[in-house]
Amino acid sequence: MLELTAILKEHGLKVTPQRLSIFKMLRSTHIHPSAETIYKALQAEHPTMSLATVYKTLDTFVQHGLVQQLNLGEDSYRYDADTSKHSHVQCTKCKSVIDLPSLNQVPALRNEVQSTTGFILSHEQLYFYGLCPTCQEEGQN
Amino acid sequence: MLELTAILKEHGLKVTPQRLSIFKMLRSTHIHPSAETIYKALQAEHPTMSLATVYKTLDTFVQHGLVQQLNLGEDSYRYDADTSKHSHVQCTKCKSVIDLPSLNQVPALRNEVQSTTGFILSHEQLYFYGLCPTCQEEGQN
DNA sequence: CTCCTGTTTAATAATAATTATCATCTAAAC
DNA sequence: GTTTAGATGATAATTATTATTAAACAGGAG
Repeated sequence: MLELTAILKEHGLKVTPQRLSIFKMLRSTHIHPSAETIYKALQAEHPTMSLATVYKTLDTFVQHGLVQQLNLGEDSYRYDADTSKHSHVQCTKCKSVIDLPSLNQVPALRNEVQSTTGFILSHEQLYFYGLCPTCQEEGQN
Repeated sequence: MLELTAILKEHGLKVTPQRLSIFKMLRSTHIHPSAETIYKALQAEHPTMSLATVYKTLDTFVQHGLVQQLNLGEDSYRYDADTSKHSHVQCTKCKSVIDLPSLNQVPALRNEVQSTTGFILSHEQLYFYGLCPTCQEEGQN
């Protein structure tokens, strides 16, 4: 908890209970929640917190590189407190999203893209879609 | 032009002037326009066409696999009449999007993802971001 | 070619996600 | 403690997209 406070201060951000809650929640989950999901999850703890605060806080965190915003083609964004470079896979059935460990092929892929296009790449978003193991099993019933 | 008509009919779609215009426009450009951009581009040709028609038409085309929808993390979707599997690079400065030829590393990447996650992948979206050659030059001034 | 029927269009309203406004409040510097 | 810049909360506004519905039209039957 103190660690989270320190991180926010390092970035010159005021430490408020709302920010701590959102940050803590994001760091302790792997479900890649949307703003709405975060809002609902924290209602018990912060009954007066408004959804706009969640959006503004997330935006601040994204600006400061503390969380990343995922755009999986759904109707809303999802957020991830793991800011290391990694890709995501989403199940097309249950819509869950999981992190991918760093893929060996990615550096070669980046080189291929840079040399064929002349772009100087800054980053990439790699999204994979398919059926997760759980939904595969259920499909067999 | 007749070819476009034939393609729509093959898919059991009624051929209307609006649909032909949108289809033709998408097929003759590489700018990956948004619904809004298409709407504005066709205003001269179809002054009465509404934005809702553009959305509905695009949606129909996507359902029938005639165009694909890109989700680059902007505030709106972009559309591409090239439905072959390919990736995209976007310039972070001028926001232009270009198609990538099929990348050699992709099949290996898919295999890596499938074996590490147990997912059965159906498709993927690979977006790369960076500075295009033109904007690189301008940056030197 | 003309009529019929189901689809498409256009205008409009509705919805959903996100952002802006602004008065109030509070963290943290003094 | 006071002060103050920045954060919050209530609400309105905005933007992208979808739904509704009446009028228009494409395409096939006769």
